Amino acid sequence: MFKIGIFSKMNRVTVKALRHYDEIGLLKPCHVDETTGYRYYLSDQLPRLHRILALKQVGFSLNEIIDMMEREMSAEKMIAYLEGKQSAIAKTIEDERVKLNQVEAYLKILRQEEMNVSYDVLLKELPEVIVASMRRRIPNYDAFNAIYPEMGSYMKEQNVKCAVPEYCFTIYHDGEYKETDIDVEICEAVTDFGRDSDTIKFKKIDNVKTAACIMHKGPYNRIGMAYGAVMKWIEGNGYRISGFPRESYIDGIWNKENSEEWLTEIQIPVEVNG
Amino acid sequence: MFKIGIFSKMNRVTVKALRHYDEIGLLKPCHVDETTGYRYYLSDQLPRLHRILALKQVGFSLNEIIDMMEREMSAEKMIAYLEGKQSAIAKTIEDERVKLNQVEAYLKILRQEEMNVSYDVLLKELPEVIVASMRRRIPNYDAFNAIYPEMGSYMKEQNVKCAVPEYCFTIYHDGEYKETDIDVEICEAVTDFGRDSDTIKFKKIDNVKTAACIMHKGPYNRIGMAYGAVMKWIEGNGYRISGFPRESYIDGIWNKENSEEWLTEIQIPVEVNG
DNA sequence: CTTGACTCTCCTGTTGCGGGAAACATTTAT
DNA sequence: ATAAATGTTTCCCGCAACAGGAGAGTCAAG
Repeated sequence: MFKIGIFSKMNRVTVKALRHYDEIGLLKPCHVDETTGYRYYLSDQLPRLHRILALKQVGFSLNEIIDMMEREMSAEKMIAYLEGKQSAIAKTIEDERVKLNQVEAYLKILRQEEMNVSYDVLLKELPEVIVASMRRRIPNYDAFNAIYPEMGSYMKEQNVKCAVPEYCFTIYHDGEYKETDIDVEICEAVTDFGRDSDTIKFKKIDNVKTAACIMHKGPYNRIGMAYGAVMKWIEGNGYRISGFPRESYIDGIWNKENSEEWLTEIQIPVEVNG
Repeated sequence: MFKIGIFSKMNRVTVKALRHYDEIGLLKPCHVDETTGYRYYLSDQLPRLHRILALKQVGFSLNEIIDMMEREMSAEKMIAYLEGKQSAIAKTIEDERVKLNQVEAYLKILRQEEMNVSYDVLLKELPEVIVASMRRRIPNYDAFNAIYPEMGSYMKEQNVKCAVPEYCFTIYHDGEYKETDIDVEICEAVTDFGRDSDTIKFKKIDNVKTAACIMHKGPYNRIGMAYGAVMKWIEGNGYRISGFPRESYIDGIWNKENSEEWLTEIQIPVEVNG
């Protein structure tokens, strides 16, 4: 019969851990003195402890280990458990590799670019939305100002409500960057479908599982740098563009006088390469 | 000014999280109503939130993020942080790969071997010890019984104390498996150096950073299977034997009559291959 | 008999929130 | 205007696997 201290040394496990295993019923001492509460162990219990530690080292949680041990599991059950773990581990490895790529992308930007503003790329999901949409071919970016009001007045007339939070964005349908004759679609998230007009249609836009998003602060003439940064990021992280980029307008001329305070989010649907 | 609910929807983050960030001082609402306690945010704060989420996605803890943001960090500091993260991630990837190998080794054993007893291989450190050692060339395994007593009597005579927990093991110095004319070293951990005799020497054995360990229950004639299992494990997990294997005797003829209850631990120093 | 070494049972802290309760605020529908 | 629904607050527990420490009791040796 060993007292807890010595037993703990016999397999390089802490006293605290042994007490914990006792508490959760994973490894009970073979005898507990009734008056003093001292725990006593036998060398018989070493194989069990050994197995516990081995399973823990492989990454199983204590609860899983309890489950595996209490119902003297069959080989098949054990195999199932292990296969589950196997894929779980594979997944965390993949996740970590993604993180590593992101860190590297950050570093690359910080190191080699003078870039006075630093950009943070965030992967997130874009939810499904119902939008009022107006697709046009416009001669240049300045023409935006002309067409937005049209949308607003139609929506007021149709009595459709904008979703909250407001989500107003444009989709660029040209495959490439253009400065003239641009094929854009202006969308405004709404709560319900309305009646279509010649120029304005209602439709549902599916959710996007992952989008690389970046925020641009300031007037639109500098937004190119933000695009450059996300693009580089996407490439460097092994992603591929899988949909049309959106520009979501958060702050702009309508609520901020100072153009330095305008806020735009670029959202680019992506998926892993290959 | 946005209330918390709507602000939370603006960047796909939960209300709970926002309150948490407020609490820990990571992202304070721009204004809190004094009577109601309601939190109010501005779109100004979106870039900060965006950055927080981006850094979190990369794997930084909230405390680290606080640290990074509150002292408007310089690029170098940021780079240092990122490089730290980089190596941390690399390490966890490596760790996970090790686990994956272990799981695969388990599976292999469970699937292709009929093996009625299943073996658990555990990686652990072997601490530094002072031992009384006796190295011999013995004709066969039965000769063990003859030489153990010699050790015991010498130690009693020298008045050296065994370490607690007792750690008595043999090291096999032959490069290969032999059944006759075996070069073995019997070691018993002691608390202090004693005086050497012709046959018995005291010495310090360095610690072993990682040893693949397996427990064998039962008489010694079946211990070969245990060796087989560890060896296969070592090979399959990309390790290499880096020292002489030890057999540590826990239970044996001296305290258990029934040989089925004998307990031996095989400890094989290993290091990663390559 | 007195140390000093062990051991016991609490209690708190770790990380990043999620779940839920009870109370109050605000908005919407009738 | 009132009632109902929804939103918001604070507070507290829970998670995983223990580590650290307090305060009190226990054990073996000199």
